[in-house]
Formats: sequence, structure tokens, C-alpha cells
Amino acid sequence: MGRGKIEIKKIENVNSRQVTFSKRRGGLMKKAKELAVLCDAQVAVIIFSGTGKLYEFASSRMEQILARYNRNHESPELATVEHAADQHEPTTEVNALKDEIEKLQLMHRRMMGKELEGLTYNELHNLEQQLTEGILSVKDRKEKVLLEQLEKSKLQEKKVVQQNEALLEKIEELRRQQGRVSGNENRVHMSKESFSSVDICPKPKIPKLESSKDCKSSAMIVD
Amino acid sequence: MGRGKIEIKKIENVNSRQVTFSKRRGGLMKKAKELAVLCDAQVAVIIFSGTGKLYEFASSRMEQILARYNRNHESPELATVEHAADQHEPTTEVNALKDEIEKLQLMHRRMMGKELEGLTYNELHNLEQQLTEGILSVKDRKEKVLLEQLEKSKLQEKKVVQQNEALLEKIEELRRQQGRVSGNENRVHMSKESFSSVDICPKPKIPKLESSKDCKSSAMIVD
DNA sequence: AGCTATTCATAACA
DNA sequence: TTGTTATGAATAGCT
Repeated sequence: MGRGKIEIKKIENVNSRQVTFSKRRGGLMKKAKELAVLCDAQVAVIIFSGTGKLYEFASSRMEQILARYNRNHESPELATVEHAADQHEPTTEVNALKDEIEKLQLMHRRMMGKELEGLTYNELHNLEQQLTEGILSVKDRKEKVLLEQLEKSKLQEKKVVQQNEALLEKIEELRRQQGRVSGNENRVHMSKESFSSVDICPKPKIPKLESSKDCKSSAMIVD
Repeated sequence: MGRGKIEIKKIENVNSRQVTFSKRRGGLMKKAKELAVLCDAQVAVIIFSGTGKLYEFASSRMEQILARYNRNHESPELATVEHAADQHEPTTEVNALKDEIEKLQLMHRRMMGKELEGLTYNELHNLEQQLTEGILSVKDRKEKVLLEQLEKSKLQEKKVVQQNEALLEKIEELRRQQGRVSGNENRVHMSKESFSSVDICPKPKIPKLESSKDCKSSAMIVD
């Protein structure tokens, strides 16, 4: 993807090679970062240039990713994380926190149905029950949110209807004044009652004249 | 580079995210390979998908690259590191870890249906979907565990049945000997066939005489 | 899994 | 090295 196609083999010209290395390295790092963000993945890239210089990218702490790699790689079967390595160093707290994070991450993956291999039937059963309870609560909350927004929406609707009525009265008044000034031709009868159907068709006949910030409430349902 | 531009942030749609992950992962691996070949560099890529699956590329032996990384990365030459992290300040790192823990704990509580107050309808909907997927996976896994144990149990049962048959034969033989010695009174006819119903009633008529450690398999279902 | 319309990355050049 | 540009690649949205 450049001015010409190249075949993938070692670039012999030293200068070209360095330029290409620099540019493609940047590209690779960018892609790695994007993959990590877009797809919520953990990504680590390590590059040693031909001259021995180190370049790296890690979407989170490199050590943590490498540790996970080592665990997953040599033995794909590993159940609950249970480290208790105690060194009385300033790193002790950090290590404890990292362990806690890993434990939580494992729990989270399991709640999403991943990495269930080490669990017994009873553990699986408890997990399922927990998820079921969670779903019920979430459904309840969803319903509540929808009901609240419906309430809000109805209130807003009522407000708009009242505005419409006020505007209609204003128009009628203006028409009356106009009629008094310029005679009686083109008289249109527009009583409030002719808009009594507004309850069924809530969209305002007359565009917003004020309260433009409140009117979007009907779109808030899916925000 | 697609039908439209996308912004680099987590793809919320699970299916799109998986498709994009698969495509971009392939692209990243290809780029890594090309960089290694074109520029004679040592390149390692480690990816964990959001589901915990490991993908890796290494232009040479992964262990060798990681070993070289461990040797090199302590040196103060980190000028060109892409990672925009804050490392090497103990309090900062501890705080970051604590934040992470808090985030995970909140997520966990929400998956259990607690503290849903701040969530929008869409967020709740995504959460519910996640929980639903989790439940399905857990149910699948549970079924698999049960099937495995059932298989084991059946095998064990067959073994016990065979033991029973052997024991019956032995008893019959003993009776025959006894009969020859003390006459024919108290003769009981107990053929092998009278135990053919053992498939329906798996509890052994004759208590364990050996293999006491294998026989507990029927109790393992809930362990 | 394939198929384009697009956007992106980059080889050559400056 | 850094920037520009013509091109080839990668890929987002669909099917």
C-alpha cells in the first residue's frame, strides 16, 4: 500500500529498512491499540529492532499480560486464583491489589459464562442462581425506568397541549383585532373546541415557540 | 477503512465486536509478521479476547523474546515506549489499582442486580443480555458436567454388576460344594439371570467387597 | 463466511 | 527526519 507493491522479504537497503521499520512499527502499535479499545481485548506487543532496541505496547500492565500469558500457555486449566506470596516490600500491597483485580476479572468472566472449566456442579448451580437473580433485578429496574419516562412523557405531552391551547387563543385574539381593523372579509372561525382532538394526536400543530429544551423528552426513552 | 469511519471506542454490539475482533486480529498478526520479515526484527504479539481466549504471534520462539524482554525492559532506555501509562510512582499505581478494583466491584454488584440506579435503559438492556448469555453458558456447562458424571456412574455401575455376577457364581459354587458335603436340604436356586433387573435398580444387592474408593461416584454429582 | 465501498497505511519521493 | 501523495491494503457494513 504505497506507491508500489513490495514483496514481503527482508529489505536489503539499510536506510529503507530503517524508515520502513519506523513507519510500520507505528502502524502496528496503532492497530494494536485500536484492537484493544474496539474489542475490549488485552493486547501486548514487543518489538526488538535489528539494532537491538526495544519497543513495546501494552493495553494494560505488561507484566500482568505476560503473567496471564504464562498461566494460560503452559497449563490452559487453572481454577480459582489463590496467591498468598508475602514479601514485606512496598510491592506487597500492589501485588495484593493485582491479585484482587485478577480474582474479580475471573469472577466477571465467569458471570459472562467464560472459563467455567474448573467449577463443580454446585458452584455452577450457585452461579446460575446469582445470574437469574441479577436478571430479575435488571428487568425490574428496566421496567421502572420505562415507567418513569412514560410518566415524564405524558406530563410533557399535557404541557404541550396546554401551550397549544394558549397559542390558539392568542391567534384567535390576533384575528379578532385584525378583523376589527380591516373589516370582516376572510374571517375564519377557529374555536378552542375545534382542537379538542389534540389528546389523540399529541404532535403540536404549531411549532415550538418556547421550551425547546424540554420537548425532547419523548426521545429520551432510548438514551 | 471500511464502508464508513468508526470512532475508536469499545464496540457495544457484541456480535459486531466479535466479528471486528476476528478481522482485526488477523490484520494485526499479518502486520506483525511482515514487520518482522521486512525489517529483520523480533516481534511478539499476545492477545486475550474479551472472552479470555489467547492468541499469539512470535517471529521466533516466544519464550526467547519474552526472556529478552525481561532482561531489557529494566534499562532506563524507554524513550520510544508507546504506552501512555504512569508507572514507577508507587502511590499513583496503587490508586490506579484501587480504582480498577472499585470499577470491577461495581460491575460485579450490578451483574448481581444491585446499584442499577445510574444506568440508562440501553445500559440495562446490554447488562441483561450479558446475563442471559452467561446463564446459557452456565447451563450448558452444568449439563456437560452432569453428562460426564452420568457416564462415569454408568461405567461404575457396569463394573459393580460384573462384580455381582462373579460373586453369585462364587456363592453358587460354594453352595454346590456345601451341598455335596452336607446333603441337599436348604437348596436355593440363584441363577445369574435372577439379577438381570440390576440395570433398573443399580444399588448393588451385595455390599462392596473391594474397590471401596471407586464406589462413591454416585455421590459425586453434588460435590 | 464472502462482497464492495471506503478509509487507512505506507512506498516512493521530496 | 519529517512531510506529501499516489496506491495498495485493510476493513465496516451488508448479505
